[in-house]
Amino acid sequence: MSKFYQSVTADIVIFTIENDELKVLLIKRVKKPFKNQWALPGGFLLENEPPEKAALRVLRDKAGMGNMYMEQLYTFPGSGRDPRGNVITVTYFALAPINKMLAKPNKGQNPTLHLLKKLPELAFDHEKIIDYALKRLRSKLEYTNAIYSLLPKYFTFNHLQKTYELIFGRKLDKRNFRKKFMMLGLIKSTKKLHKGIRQRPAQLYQFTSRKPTELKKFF
Amino acid sequence: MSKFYQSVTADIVIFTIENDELKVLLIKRVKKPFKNQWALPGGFLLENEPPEKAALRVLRDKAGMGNMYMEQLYTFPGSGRDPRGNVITVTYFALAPINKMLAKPNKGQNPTLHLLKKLPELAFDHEKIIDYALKRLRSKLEYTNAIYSLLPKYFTFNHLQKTYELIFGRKLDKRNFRKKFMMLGLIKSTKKLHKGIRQRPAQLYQFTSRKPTELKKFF
DNA sequence: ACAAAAGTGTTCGATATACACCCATGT
DNA sequence: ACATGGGTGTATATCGAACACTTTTGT
Repeated sequence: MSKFYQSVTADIVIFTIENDELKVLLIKRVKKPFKNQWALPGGFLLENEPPEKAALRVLRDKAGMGNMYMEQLYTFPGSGRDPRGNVITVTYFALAPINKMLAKPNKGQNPTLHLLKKLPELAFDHEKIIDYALKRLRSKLEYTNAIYSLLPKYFTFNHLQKTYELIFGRKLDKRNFRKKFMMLGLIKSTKKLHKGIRQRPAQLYQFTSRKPTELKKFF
Repeated sequence: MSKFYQSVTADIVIFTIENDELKVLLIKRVKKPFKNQWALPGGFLLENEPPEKAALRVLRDKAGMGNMYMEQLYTFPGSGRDPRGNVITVTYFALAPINKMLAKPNKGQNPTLHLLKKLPELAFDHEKIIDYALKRLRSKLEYTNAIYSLLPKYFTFNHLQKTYELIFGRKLDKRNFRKKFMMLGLIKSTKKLHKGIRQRPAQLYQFTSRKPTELKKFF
């Protein structure tokens, strides 16, 4: 059998939470096709570059971000979806707390956070990819500790709960949430308090580990 | 940014159950690299061929099989894993009941079922891919009706239970299994009986639907 | 004093698990 | 008659869901 060559891109869905809203990072395309439309940050693989390396490069160069949680999502076929011809897209999804986002944004591409609920019209089939990523995000939170990657080092229980509520789109019971989460042993209390607000100060917590771990059960 | 081109393969992990054992289909490589070693069926993508089409083509041409349950697994990088250079591998996993396997096997490649527990030394990183596939298979059985794709049209409750036991590697309680499974409403009793054996004949069941469906819960 | 979020237990229903005997058939 | 898997119910433990009031701070 003869070999044929494909052009391959890596596209990344980067989620974060800002102002109690789940957001996605989009860039504005400066080239054809879909010039001036919003799209996921992405780019072609370089020679001999593994897809994951390419994704990390895009994260750095196009979105101006350093290390964060990232995993592969799915590989989409090119036929029919990209006017440039036969392009295969390996997609990734990444999570970061807002304070790690956009450290050194690439101004030319205008990377901007968009409300997940109110996305603009997107290039290629990027809307479908974002849907897929959200599904994966939810499922990951059910059986891993991935939530740590959306939170800063210190956080309150309320902050943690709000994060789940935003992603799953439903309210949770405060007492049950605490009970269940404490039993998992993922977080530990610090002696610090969240001061400087006009209510009773809350305990600050931190994760016992910030490495990806699978859990038996969850939500 | 300039475009570079990659060569891309599709490799498939095909599981089936034969003689109460979970097995994987392997072919014997006829070309370098890894000539004469066992490997997953796979091949390069043709020009403009989407990865999934290529996987289906491999299923047909290399393994001699028609339609069956198949889904994408993961896309592995090429660097360092394939002596042929920079190859990206999109992997799939497929399931079929033994009676659908090897209808028209490609004799040259010698496609053969191997005990999952006792695999020979494999080409490339195919052992890692099989491990990954087994993990996915187990997880799929926990929240989808995928099990239908490993069973023939008519089957006994015992056959169904054995199938789960084999894949998860542990015994299940007969009564609890029945109770739970019947509540799911995935199967319906037929009037037929499993005759021609020397014990009391068992009821034959069939799936109410043979389309992939997600369930709320499972095992 | 009051506004605002923090923190804390118990009850109830649903689900999962453990467990043993009789039945129908072929030989 | 007997060997073999087929078929059935109950009791207990565990887990998840519902639910309201007191506490601590800043203003």
